[in-house]
Order: sequence, then structure tokens, then C-alpha cells
Amino acid sequence: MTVTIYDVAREAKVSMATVSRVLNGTAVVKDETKRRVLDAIDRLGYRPNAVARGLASKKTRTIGVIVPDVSAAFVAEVVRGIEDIAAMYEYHIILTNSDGQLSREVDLVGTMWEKQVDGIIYMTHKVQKEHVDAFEQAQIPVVLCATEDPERRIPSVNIDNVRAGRDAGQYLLQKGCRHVVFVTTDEGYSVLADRRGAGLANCREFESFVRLEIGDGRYEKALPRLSEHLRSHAVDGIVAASDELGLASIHAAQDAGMNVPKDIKVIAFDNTRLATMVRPEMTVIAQPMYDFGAVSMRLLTKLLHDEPVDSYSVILLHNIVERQST
Amino acid sequence: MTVTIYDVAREAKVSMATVSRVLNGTAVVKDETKRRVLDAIDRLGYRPNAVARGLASKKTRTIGVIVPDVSAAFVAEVVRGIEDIAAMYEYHIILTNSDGQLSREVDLVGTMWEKQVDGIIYMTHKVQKEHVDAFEQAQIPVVLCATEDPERRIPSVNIDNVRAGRDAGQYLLQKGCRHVVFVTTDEGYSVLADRRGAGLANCREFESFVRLEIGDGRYEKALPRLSEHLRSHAVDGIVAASDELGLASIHAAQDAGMNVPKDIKVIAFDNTRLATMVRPEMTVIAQPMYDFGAVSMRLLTKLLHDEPVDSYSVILLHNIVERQST
DNA sequence: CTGTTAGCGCTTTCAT
DNA sequence: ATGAAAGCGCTAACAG
Repeated sequence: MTVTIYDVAREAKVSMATVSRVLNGTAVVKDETKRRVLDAIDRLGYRPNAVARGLASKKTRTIGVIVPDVSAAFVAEVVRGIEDIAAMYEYHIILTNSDGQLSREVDLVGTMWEKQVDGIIYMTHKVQKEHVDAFEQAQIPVVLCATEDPERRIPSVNIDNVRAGRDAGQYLLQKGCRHVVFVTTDEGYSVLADRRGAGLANCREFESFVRLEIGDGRYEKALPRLSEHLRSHAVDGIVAASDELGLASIHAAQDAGMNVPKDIKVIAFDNTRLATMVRPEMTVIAQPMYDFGAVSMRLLTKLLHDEPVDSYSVILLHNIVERQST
Repeated sequence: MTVTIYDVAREAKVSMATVSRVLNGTAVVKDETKRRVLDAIDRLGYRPNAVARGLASKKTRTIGVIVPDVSAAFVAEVVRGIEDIAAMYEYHIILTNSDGQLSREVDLVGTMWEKQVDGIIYMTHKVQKEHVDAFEQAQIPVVLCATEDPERRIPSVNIDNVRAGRDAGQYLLQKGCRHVVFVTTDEGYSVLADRRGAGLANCREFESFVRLEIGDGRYEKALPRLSEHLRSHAVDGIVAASDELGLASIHAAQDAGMNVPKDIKVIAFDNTRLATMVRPEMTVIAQPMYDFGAVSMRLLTKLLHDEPVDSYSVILLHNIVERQST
């Protein structure tokens, strides 16, 4: 029924060890012998069983990927980056969604452990002690992607968020904005947003600076909140923590009869496809989403193969893409 | 180092078979014994090795998911649906991107085979003979998600695309449109788009009906093409094969000085989040993206557990969500 | 209700 | 350069 390495061995008149060797290039095999084995393999339509191989070698060539929600544009792009590089190094990914729930996240590390993944790439809003404990117990190499642990002891890939926040602020200042609102998710929802807020708040030249928190940051929720805010406050610049919040900002401003960018300027984080598909097109602090994933995966392969690593805490570059909203 | 079922057995003073039994509920175990085993398990921090289990039982509880590109909003939403239901039934998913390339798609079926997945959920633009051959050779249950094979022999989950096309047409007719353009991807790019086009073309009351093909259907490519078309043709209604194409249609119309919906009406397929985040909000033929995934996965679990199945070709309902663009 | 015993299909020493 | 044999950690008869 299923053809095994043993069948191939018999067909090629060699031992299974030899078949294993040509399969894995694990030792030198005489050309003639190799040819016989290869022939036997495709004569029988043999496919090595990765599960058996995993049990014997204690390496599964699969990576656990834990994210809050793949259906979010940002996350989906990151996952694509991860999978591309994983495929390049002949790894596969087991994808799971945590919805950002701590208990589920910790559980998932456990099931990844059972699955014997070789490594884990982890996205979450805020890394907590429970996460770190779970990683340590499971004894699996972990790379944090677009997030970081408080102690900075786990390898991670990020941008410099404080600086990005400051860049956004400086940019608006230079554009003449003085009354600025930072639209973001609820405090503590994401470490990154907190960092950016800190960077922004450093811009002392603002005459007014308000932080507006919108739960989980959805457009529908943000729109009314922003409309209300703009009705009662003088604002000439907005920094949004995501494209979605940026778009809500633009629409709220337009609804309030303001012209974007004349009366009010909007700059948003991320640069998903949304940013260029709306009118006016959004100026953004572009984040290297695909690279977050790709670099995380690459870093993980280095960790797994004991290759030298420059830095366990990789900082990717962000940049401002100027468009019509500022 | 790693604690095995054998360690647990010794700790609990029972045989490994008994431990296996309490782990899997595979036979009745005396309460007292079960307690001893459970105690031993968490005293030792034991985690069953899913790989060993997979080898012994020939079931891995993992599903291969092959999609063109997770970073596409539609696909990401489907994947979320798949993963949610998979998790519910204690399956995991191995996610891979094919970029819609036939050779890669066929390869992936092979590697899924090596990985010993219990089943495959498959998304692609167009199912071809090579796909079907690969499925048959691998002998793995497959569910086609939001696509179907020409012969209709492989289980699948879809909407009624011909009818959806007709519905879109009828809707525009009823809104008074007579000169309609169907904006879609290149011919043959997707079976589904072809079906919809067929449904649309059935609306004989149109005075003019043009099919405009935009490569792979990206906004940036579509915008200039549509602008050009609207400049030289009288059009009062557009059916777009995706939200992205719908948005391009709206913007092209606005650029041409037309008012949407007064001068021209736009209805698009999909209903991703984009549809409600733009102005005017888009009327859509809503597709049950999440359910495509969820139902596909549910169907697959039935296939895997030999549960009775009503239909191997599930048709989900689509519906028109009327908004401001019509 | 519980224990014994073969495998599952492969990798990996250890010989030769 | 190749073969023999011992596991990897678990499930699944088969006994009892």
C-alpha cells in the first residue's frame, strides 16, 4: 500500500541505510548506487514520510506561527513573509490565531511543543511574564515578530517605535501642525503603540497634544469618536496608529467640513494597501510588514542552525511616504 | 531530558498502555488509576509527542492548506475561518502559498503528502487536470474552497456564481442601468469570475455590455484602464469582480467627473472590510468568506471521520448589501 | 480493567 | 562505500 524506504532498498538491492543516505546527502554514495536508488524511488513513486523522519531525527522542519488574527491586513502580510522564507529553507509553518488572549497564547505554545516544532514565531500585543515562562518551559527557540519582551531577552524583529513616533511628530510640526491628536488603541493594548506615543509626546513644540484611545482600533468605532472630538476641539494634525485609524481620521475630518490636507493633516502608521486606495491617498510611516515576517524567519533559521547572529534584537527601518493627506 | 509516556507509566506505577488510555480516552480506566496517571503527568510536566503519535496511529491531526496568497484580504479571511474550525476539532493547519502557479501547487500536494496531513483544503484560480491527478496520487481527502473542478468530482464549497452574476445584473437593471461594464481579471484567471460573467451576460435587457479584463485585478492597474474606458464610452453601471476593482471603478468615475451613484452605479463582489471604509460605501454581492473556510474545514472533518455528508458540493448563499454606491 | 508486545518509517551509530 | 541493528515515543492488538 504505502511504499517505504524499505521497499526502495529492496528494489534497488541496497540497504535502507543507503537509501537514507542518498535521500539526505548524509554521506558519500557511489554514483552507480545512487542512480539505482533514485531509479527505484521514482519507479515506486516513493515519498519519504516526514513524520517518521521527524521522530527519528527529532527535527520536524516545521515552525509554529502564533498570531493574533491572520485576517488583519498587517498580520496577513507578515505571515506571507514568514512563509516565503520558511519555504525557501524548506520549512513549513503551522499557523494559529490567538485573538490576543493570554490563556490561549500560552496554550498554543504548549500545543506547538507537542507538535515538536523546531521553532516559534510569535506576534502578540504585549509580551508578558506568562509568555516568557511558556517559552522557557517548552525549550523551543522563539523569535518575537513586531513585538518585544520587557526584559529584551528574547530574539525579536521590530522597528524603532519611539523614533518612528517622533518622526511622525516632527513631520507634522514641519508641516505647520501645532494641535495634534494621536489616535490609537487602548492603553496597554500594544507595547508598540505605547512606544510611538512616547516618541510623539516628546515633540514639545506642540501647543496641544491629545491621545485618543479607540478600543481595539476599528474604523467603525473610531469614526464617531473622532467626529465628536473634532467637533469640540481645534485640531490641525493627526497621527494614527494604523491605516484603518488614519482613514477614519480623514473621513471624520471631511464629515466635519474640513479639507484634508488643507485644514488638517493626517499621517498613519503601516502602509497597507488601504493607504493608496483611498482619496486622498494617505501619507504614512511605512512599516516593513513583509520583512517583519521574512527577517523573523531568517533569524529563526540562523538560531536553529547555530549560525552566527549579529543581533538578537533586529531593528528594521521605517520611512515616511509622503502622499496627499498631509 | 524529555519525559516520555514511559516515564509517566513508571511514575504512576502502571504500564504505558494505561497511560495511553487515559490520554486518549480509548478505553475505560479505573478512577483511582486514572488519578494516579494524571498526577504523574503533571508532576513530570509530561506532554505527549504528537509526532510519535502520528507515526503510530497514522493520523497527524494536521490539515494542509494551500492558497494562492494569504496576504490577499479575501484569502486571509477564508484562512481564518479554516483555522477556527480546525482548532475547534483539534486540528492544526500547515499553511502554504502557491501564487497560483500550477507547478508549485502540484509540488505542494506532494509535500503535504510527505507531511502526512490528514486532509487538504485547496484554493486556486482554476482547477486543472494536473491538480486532480496530484490529489489522486496522494490519496488524501481534499476539499476545494471557493473553487471547483471541471468534473465536479472533488468536494467543494462555493456560492452559485452564475446566479450571483445574474443577481448583480438584475440589480443594476432595476436601478435603471442599461450600459454596463463587467470589470474583472483576465479571462481564465478564475473559473468563478467566468461563471459570474456568464450570469451577467444573460441579462439581455442591457443595451450595451462590455467585459473589461484587468490582468490580475489590482487597483493600480485597473484605475487607468477604467478611466480610459469611461472617457470614451457611455456607462451607467459597473459590476466589479472584487472590492478592489469596485473601488477603482468608483475612483475612475469620480475622476471622470461623474457622481457615484447618480451618474453611474457600482456594485462589487466580496464585501471585504474595504467596502465599508470608503466613500461612498460600496454596494456589494457579499461573499461568505469566513464561511468558505469554516464550512470547508467542517466538511473535511466529516470526510475524515466518515460522518454522513449531505452534499459533496456545498453551495453557500450570497446576498446583496445595498450601500451608497448604487 | 490492565499489561505485554509489536510495530509505525525513518535516522544514526557501529561495523565491515 | 555500504550494511546491520538499535532506537525515536507512541498506538493498538492481544492476552489475561
